[in-house]
Amino acid sequence: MSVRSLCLAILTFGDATGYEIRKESTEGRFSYFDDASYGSIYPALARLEADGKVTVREEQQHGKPARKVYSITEAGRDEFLASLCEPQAPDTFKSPFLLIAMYASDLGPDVIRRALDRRKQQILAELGKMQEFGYDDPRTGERWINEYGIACMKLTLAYLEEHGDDLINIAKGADKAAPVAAE
Amino acid sequence: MSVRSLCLAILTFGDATGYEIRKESTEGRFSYFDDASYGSIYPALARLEADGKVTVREEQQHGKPARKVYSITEAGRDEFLASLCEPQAPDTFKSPFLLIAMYASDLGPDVIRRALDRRKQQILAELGKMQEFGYDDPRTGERWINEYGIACMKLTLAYLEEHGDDLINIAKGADKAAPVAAE
DNA sequence: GGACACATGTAATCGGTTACATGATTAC
DNA sequence: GTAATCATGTAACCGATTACATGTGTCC
Repeated sequence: MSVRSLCLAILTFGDATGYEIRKESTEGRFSYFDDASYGSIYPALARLEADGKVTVREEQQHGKPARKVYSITEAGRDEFLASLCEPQAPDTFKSPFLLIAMYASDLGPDVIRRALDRRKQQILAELGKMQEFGYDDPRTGERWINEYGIACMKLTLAYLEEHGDDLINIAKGADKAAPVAAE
Repeated sequence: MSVRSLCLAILTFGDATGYEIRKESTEGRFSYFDDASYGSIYPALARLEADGKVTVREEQQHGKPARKVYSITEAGRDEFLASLCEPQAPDTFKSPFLLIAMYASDLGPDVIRRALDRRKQQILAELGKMQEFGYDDPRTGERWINEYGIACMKLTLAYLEEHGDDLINIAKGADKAAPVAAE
């Protein structure tokens, strides 16, 4: 998902400034899809305006620089919805944790224990964030994906809780120089 | 995970050519971590050799260009294992499917049904690939992550099977209530 | 006769991040 | 006083992809 699409996606939920879009993409609901930095958002917004996909209005403020509030246009909405209809890229899961786990026997139990704990805490943190969001608007797809996310997180957490020790044992076994402890 | 690390990771499992590394990263066990193209693998391998992290030997072949078979060195193994020990980046899940689901009420039931089916098929395909891999070497961390992956895929598939209709209903409901944007 | 697997590599390009530049306001 | 939040934007850089360039053997 490009920054361009990300901006359009966020703007379908209401007007926003570049600053707010970035926040939403790194901390808010859209952090499940992509992160983006100012260095990519501001140029993307400028191009979107030149293309007629968004409009801007400036709101003067005392002291602070003027806010540039962007609104999506009909053409912008069309572009975005159309992009959702064309063949979707496959979902991907990138897991530094799994990579570490793969080399458990080379890394030893301490590293593995730490990696496992970190992963669990990450899941807990994400779970907390998801459960905070409230949904009072009619776009209930938003609620559905939230519930989906929560369910998945809970299931993986349970799996980790149940099978984490097995992984630690793999790391331990190799630590003792006995290549394989029969299974 | 950079292409450099990816190359080292794959080479810890045995010697390989650039061609094979690419295949492993797009189709094999390592496809869960990262993809990489020739345009990034070959330069990475050249740098790795210049840095003394791998060695090369050329194997002449009849007709085909000579294979350049790379082997990881002790220094290479050290660099890789050390990189696994330093603070891990959080796991991320990028889901074009979830994005489509989020806008269910704007897209209508047909698009959603299609997206749902595609996602299920993707999971099925990945599941099949995972179940094919056999593990006879002592590095049992590999088996652990395989079982983890299979468990997660099965759980999410079950969730989609159970709650997919809810999402279609959301898309349907909106279809009746408010007309969809131009299509 | 055509598509595909094998096999290596470079050049142009692109999409993005990081660091830089600026500056007021508010909370600790 | 100092850190964080609000607020915009640019320039340098980087990592990677895409397309290009080349060529044989094999299967259908």
